[in-house]
Amino acid sequence: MKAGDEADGARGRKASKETRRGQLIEATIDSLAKRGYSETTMADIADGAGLSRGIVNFHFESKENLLIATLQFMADEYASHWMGAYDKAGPRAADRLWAIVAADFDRRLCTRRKLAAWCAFWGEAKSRPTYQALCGARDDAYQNTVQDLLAALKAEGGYGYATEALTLALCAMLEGLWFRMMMGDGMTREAAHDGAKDWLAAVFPRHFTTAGPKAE
Amino acid sequence: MKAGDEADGARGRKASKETRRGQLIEATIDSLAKRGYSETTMADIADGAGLSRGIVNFHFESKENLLIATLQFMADEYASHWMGAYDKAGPRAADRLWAIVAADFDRRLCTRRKLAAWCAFWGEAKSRPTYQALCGARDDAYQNTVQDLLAALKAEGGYGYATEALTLALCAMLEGLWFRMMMGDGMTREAAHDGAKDWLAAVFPRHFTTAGPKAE
DNA sequence: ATATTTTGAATGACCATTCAGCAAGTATGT
DNA sequence: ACATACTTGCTGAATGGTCATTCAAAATAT
Repeated sequence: MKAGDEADGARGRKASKETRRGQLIEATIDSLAKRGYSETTMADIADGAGLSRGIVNFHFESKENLLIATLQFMADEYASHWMGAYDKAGPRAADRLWAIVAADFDRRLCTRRKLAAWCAFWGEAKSRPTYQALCGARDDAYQNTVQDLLAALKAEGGYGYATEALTLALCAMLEGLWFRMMMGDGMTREAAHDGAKDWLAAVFPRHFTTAGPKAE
Repeated sequence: MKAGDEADGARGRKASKETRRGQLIEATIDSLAKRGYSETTMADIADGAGLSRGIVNFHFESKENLLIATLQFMADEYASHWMGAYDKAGPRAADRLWAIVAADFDRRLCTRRKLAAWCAFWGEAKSRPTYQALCGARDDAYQNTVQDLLAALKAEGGYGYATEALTLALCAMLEGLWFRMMMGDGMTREAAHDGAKDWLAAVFPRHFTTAGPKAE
């Protein structure tokens, strides 16, 4: 599907400002995925959206603004996705932990193009404070939630682990699995998720099997 | 220390071809760390090396060649570093595993500038097969070695874990810890190494404490 | 003298940004 | 209905700046 195709009435002049911004952000993700950060041009983005060359500056003022808006969009999407999974899961800590780990490997998030776009931003983050802040905020809330859930499991299950060390181990492993999916060396979404599930089942045998949380 | 300063007789015209190439590679790492991939220019590299604008094309033909040579240099350095640690450790699997994990967090490898340079290359790797191959080769050999060592520990210690799942968990966590050091959000080299040591002690209590391998 | 290494100005390609003008809608008046 | 003025969204050629690359000349080494 091309970024220029839209479900609502986006054709012609009718598109609202927000619709256009959305189109351009999607085209930006496409371009980042296809060409990488350093080769992504305004022309490529505009062509991808099926619009003219000046359009980005009209809606976003500058290329930099568009890129920041794109990263912001992906960060928001990521956060609302796992938070939604957390809320939908039952009240039990085990269910919640299972749900947010599953959210990390959801089909909608781990597409080739989104992973590649994240990769492009991460590569630049080290030398761009704005990107770094947006990428970093991504993980802080997630990690705090994981830590609370692991503490709850420990209290319930009588495990001997130190909660902080466990949190670090789990979160670092999840990030490492993402990293491998991004690099693409044979690590599929399913294999990564299986790796995470194996870990949970091994560390919390009283709460999980590799198939899921145990019923009570 | 600026890249232009060299221990051997690199001043003036005396420098050998290999010395010049080394200087330029170091200056490239500096520039990648300071400005990121997309803002690294030939002029910045040449200035950093204290040489003139045309010098890179004389020694490397093109910017792309210089970048590939730089990545190759870092990959070689990484590989020879952990392989050296492996060889220097005793014959016991526990000592060897401890040594190559320690090598991953060695002071010489985990400098701010090298981490930032790796970060820059990783960001572009997804859309550049040449970079991807060099980055991927980095980890394959390491992972195979880890897998063999974990299998040996399992045979010695009677642990119940599946070797492949453990290998994935450990290697993904190590990569995740690197990732966090790169992002710089408060993850120091020491803290990352401690995280890895805690993991080893928790998973293989009969072989390790957090201080190191147990004596026999 | 010849070969090798280095310089730095010139070249040309690429690209973000600008802006004058066009097109499509909307409001007001007749 | 129709005309007129005004607003908003959009276009694409022109502009100016940045950058990798080239190369003739200069400096140095053999």
